Amino acid sequence: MARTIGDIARLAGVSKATVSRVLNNKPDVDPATRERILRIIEEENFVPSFTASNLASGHNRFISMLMPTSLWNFLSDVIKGVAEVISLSAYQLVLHVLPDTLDAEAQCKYIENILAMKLTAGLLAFFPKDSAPYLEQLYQQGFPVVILDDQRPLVAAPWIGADNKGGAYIAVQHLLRLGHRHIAHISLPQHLLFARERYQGYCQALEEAGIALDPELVVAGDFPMQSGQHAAEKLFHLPPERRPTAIFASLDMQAYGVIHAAQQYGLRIPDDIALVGFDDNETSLIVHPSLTTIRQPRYEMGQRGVQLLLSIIEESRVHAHNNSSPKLRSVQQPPVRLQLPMTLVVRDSSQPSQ
Amino acid sequence: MARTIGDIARLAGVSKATVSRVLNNKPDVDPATRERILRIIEEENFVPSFTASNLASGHNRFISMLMPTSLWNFLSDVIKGVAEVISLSAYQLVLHVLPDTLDAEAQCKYIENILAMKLTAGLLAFFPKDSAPYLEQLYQQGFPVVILDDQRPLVAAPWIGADNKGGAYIAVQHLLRLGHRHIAHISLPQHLLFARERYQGYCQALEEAGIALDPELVVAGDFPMQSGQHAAEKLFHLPPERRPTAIFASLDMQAYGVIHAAQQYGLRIPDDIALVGFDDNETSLIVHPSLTTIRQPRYEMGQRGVQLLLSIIEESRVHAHNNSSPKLRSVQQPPVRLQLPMTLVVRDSSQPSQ
DNA sequence: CTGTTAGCGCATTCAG
DNA sequence: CTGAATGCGCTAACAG
Repeated sequence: MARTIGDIARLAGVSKATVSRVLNNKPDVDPATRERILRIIEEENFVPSFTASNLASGHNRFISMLMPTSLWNFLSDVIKGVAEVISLSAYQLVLHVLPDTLDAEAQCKYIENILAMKLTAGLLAFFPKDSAPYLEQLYQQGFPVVILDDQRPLVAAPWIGADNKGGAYIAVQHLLRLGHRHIAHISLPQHLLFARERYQGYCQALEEAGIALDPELVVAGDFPMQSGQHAAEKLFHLPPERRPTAIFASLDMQAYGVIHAAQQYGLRIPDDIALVGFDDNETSLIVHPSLTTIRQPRYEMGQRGVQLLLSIIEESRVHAHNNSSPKLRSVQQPPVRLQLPMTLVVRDSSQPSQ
Repeated sequence: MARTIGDIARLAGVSKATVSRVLNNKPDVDPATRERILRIIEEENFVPSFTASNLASGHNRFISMLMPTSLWNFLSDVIKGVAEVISLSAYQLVLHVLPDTLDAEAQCKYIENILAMKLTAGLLAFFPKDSAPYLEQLYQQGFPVVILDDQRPLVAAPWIGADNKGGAYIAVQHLLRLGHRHIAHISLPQHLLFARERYQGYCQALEEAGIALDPELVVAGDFPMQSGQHAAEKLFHLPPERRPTAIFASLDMQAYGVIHAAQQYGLRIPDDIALVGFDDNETSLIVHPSLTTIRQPRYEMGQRGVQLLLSIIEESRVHAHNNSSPKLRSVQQPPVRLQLPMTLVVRDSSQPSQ
């Protein structure tokens, strides 16, 4: 079994350089020789050393994926998309888990360290929060970076996320089409961008339907299930004529709390109260009644994220080839910002009461 | 900013070799010089090239994690454990997703290819199924491999999994302690090792309690929720005196089906039927009633898995150093096989009816 | 204890 | 179109 390019070269009766040319798909090789070399490579089951070729060429073929320890469930779908795209490329995926406990500075140091090892061609950062400014700067300096779903309105780096406002809009529209006019919303802390966006989508749908916003029907919520339960209790305590006939929760998690509260109050879902969540957790199919919700395109987010990153890497390579000056990105066009559409998944919790 | 070892060497007024010695914690360096070099490395924020050091030293510091595309949810916890341990080591984690659609041969080829790239120091394979024999062979030949949770009774490679039988045993014991004597079991296809083990745990607990196994109370189940529902319906159709007062399901997923069936039959959980699942899915906290279940130590599995792998890598390195013959493992002691204990998580579905 | 030397396996010049 | 030569950044063997 051939171990190095040299072995193949010897077997084929050519120089190592020629084998290398074939391996890297260089055009200037005699077709017959190329054919012969390829056959031998195949026979010998030869794969060039990833490490050596990275070192010699000067560019690496590793993609580093940066991920916070929280949001793990959400992430597993994203990784799946990322891994699939990478497996079709010449790259390998290196996973770096960024402990949430680190402060902004420590996070930047962590990232700096990864870069300093010089094993990565580009960074895919998921929900970077505090380290986002550093990543933007990195991108501005010419290093390939893609940010996935960070919660900042304007990011000076390529960004891929989900259309939270649009998702909320179709959720509420769905309830409106079912005939509901009193639709409540359980919100999330408004310092988070996606929380605001979901609220905005709710408002817009109501407005377009000519329904005035009823402040009484907007209840502050939070991440845990209990917050949904408490919010629902508030709504259920309203006098019947002011009580909502439908609830749009900012999270599936909150919606589970609503289901519990409804059980306690003897209210039936969807007959007395229609319910729509947001996220499409796996659990939402299993709770009773199954939950109508908005599905985030997590898998696609991962896919599109690496695809974008890979294209940026390629681009910066030709760029580096053409004019050797390490041009800053700022002179170029503004970075890609892609908001993937959400989809409505209708289940029992909002079935039209027949 | 210093870019290479050479830069540091120049700044410190020593040779590159000495800097390299400090970087690799070699003992034979003058303490004062070491101190000075370390300070400069710190100041200059220098990190050696991962690629170059891998190439030069001949041993890589990448751990490859092989994972099937199915079982993804389960995996996310495992990765978390793996990533945490790796982040404390000098290694990096490379993720390889093994498509489930590949047949055994294609899987082996896929793995061979990873090895041929020579970027990995060891393989951590999760639930390898068809490729397990190949991995064992690899281990026998001296390559560091650890298998996580494969479903084969005897594996000729280091193995870390969960104690399924023990978990089932404590689940049933819990029900026995609550006073139940008619405990049903919803099984899984018995060609799977963990399915058999869970069944065995059930049998053993009953036997030790002096209760004869009632074949009528063992119902064949499968993976989807519906299978649990169907199994429960069979049990609920039994005449009252032969009907179970408790059910031990092989999976939380099945238990969700039982909850649905109970609702339809007007049976209350836990008052009429106590219920225990297995796996501790995240959902099990949210279903109503919340589900008593057996928690798999997934995170710990990941941790112990890499720890074991890292130690095997170290060991094989000293081994290779001492006697240059590529000794086969077969002459050594049998590989580690570690079954991690499961824990019982008591929730509402099995509360003692007070 | 330290410096010098020679590669690791490949990609990339530069001649031919 | 092809081969020989050089070096990527680091480690390891060998002298001193």
